[in-house]
Amino acid sequence: MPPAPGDREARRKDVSEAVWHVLADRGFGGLTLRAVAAAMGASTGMLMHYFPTKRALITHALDLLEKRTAERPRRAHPAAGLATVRAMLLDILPLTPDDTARNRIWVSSWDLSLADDGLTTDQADRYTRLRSTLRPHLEAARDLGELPAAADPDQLAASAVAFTHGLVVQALFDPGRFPRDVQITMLDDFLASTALPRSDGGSRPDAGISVRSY
Amino acid sequence: MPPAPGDREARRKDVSEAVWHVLADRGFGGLTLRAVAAAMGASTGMLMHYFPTKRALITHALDLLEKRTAERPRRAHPAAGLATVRAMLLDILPLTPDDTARNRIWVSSWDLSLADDGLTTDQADRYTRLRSTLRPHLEAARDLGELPAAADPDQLAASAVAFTHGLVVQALFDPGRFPRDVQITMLDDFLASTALPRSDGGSRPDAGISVRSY
DNA sequence: GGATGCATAACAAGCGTTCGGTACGTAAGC
DNA sequence: GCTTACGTACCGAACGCTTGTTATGCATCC
Repeated sequence: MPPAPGDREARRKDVSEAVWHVLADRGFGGLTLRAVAAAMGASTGMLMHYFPTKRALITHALDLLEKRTAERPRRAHPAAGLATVRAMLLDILPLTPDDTARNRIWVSSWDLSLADDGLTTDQADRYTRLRSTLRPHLEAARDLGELPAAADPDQLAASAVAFTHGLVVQALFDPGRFPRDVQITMLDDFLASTALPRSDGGSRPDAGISVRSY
Repeated sequence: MPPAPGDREARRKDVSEAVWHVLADRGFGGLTLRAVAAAMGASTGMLMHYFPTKRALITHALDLLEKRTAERPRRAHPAAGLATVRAMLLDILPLTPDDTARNRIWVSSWDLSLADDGLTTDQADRYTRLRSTLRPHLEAARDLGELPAAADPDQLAASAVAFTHGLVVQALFDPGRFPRDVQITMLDDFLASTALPRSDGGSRPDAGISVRSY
């Protein structure tokens, strides 16, 4: 076999693929060196060649999770304000198989993260970053008059993330109860309820409809 | 040592206590027979005497989690409608150390639950039950005029659960960012935004204040 | 004395990790 | 232009440890 000292990164990518596969159907609790090695038809010795310890592999798995989350295909931001917020939250929901796998792995990682102080703060930082990404668009929405002038963008970001991730968890456990349209409708209703009533006539009962036009 | 053939149930309770302790600071990933035995100063043989297999112990742990959730001290329901919904959701949030431990264990169980089909449907059923508990009070709120007449209580229950559990997760990872008052304020704002504007004068910006009087 | 309650110790399986050995590619020596 | 030397990539087996589980034995009670 060729040592080919250039494709070291390519090999690590193969490992990533195997790790992802194992994670997707056994979770972090089922992430074992032998399982990963078997998933790529290799030996555990080869694994250790690229990741000297299991902890390194776990760290890599979490990095991979973050990277794949950051690099996933995303909706274009249609317009400033709430419409962008809506697009960003839709990008989080498990609407496709890929999104479902990613979310499933994400939730699965919480057991580990809660048990390790370092991983706990890592996860907390990720949440902080996610809220920070959302905040400017909430500020824009407020400045556009889509939200009450007194609205606190930071707290609103936390609320939006809470709602979305809570919906993710329920949808993961009961996909039949939360198909694509239900998730989208719920998100739209949530956004409509935090938005100001629109000036063009619609009062609260049809706010859920009007928000979809953002 | 006394065989004392009456306190078999008492002994199982001791085991429960040890299981709880292990779960609380190592999660389901750290739930091992020896860890539980050590936590109660006993042997693994004694454990097997009460729980013939590890799966039995895991099942017991999940039952225990559900039981302690059902039997936790709860707020009185102050008045019909949204006020009761608020009380029920406040009872979920990690506002006390006990609540935090329970929620932490709950989240930790998701890794296992997602990896096992049987446990997945168990968890889905639990969510269905939780929403069902919430629904009648949302219906009452709607009938009282606190919610739009067109509101769907079932979907609202799902939204409320989503928001609350999403907030739980963020609070578990970052207790400093989500102390007691912040959690309560966020919940109140959420409820206020789904509620109809109150007829006694308050418009949207202070809805967050008015809801607290429910 | 037989049944119950439990500790002790051993078990096989699986874990993360280590290690010797092999195949390959590159670079240097003459 | 062979040969030698060396570093990289990887396998396969083994290590020591922990896991869940089982077997043995000794108390204690009825």
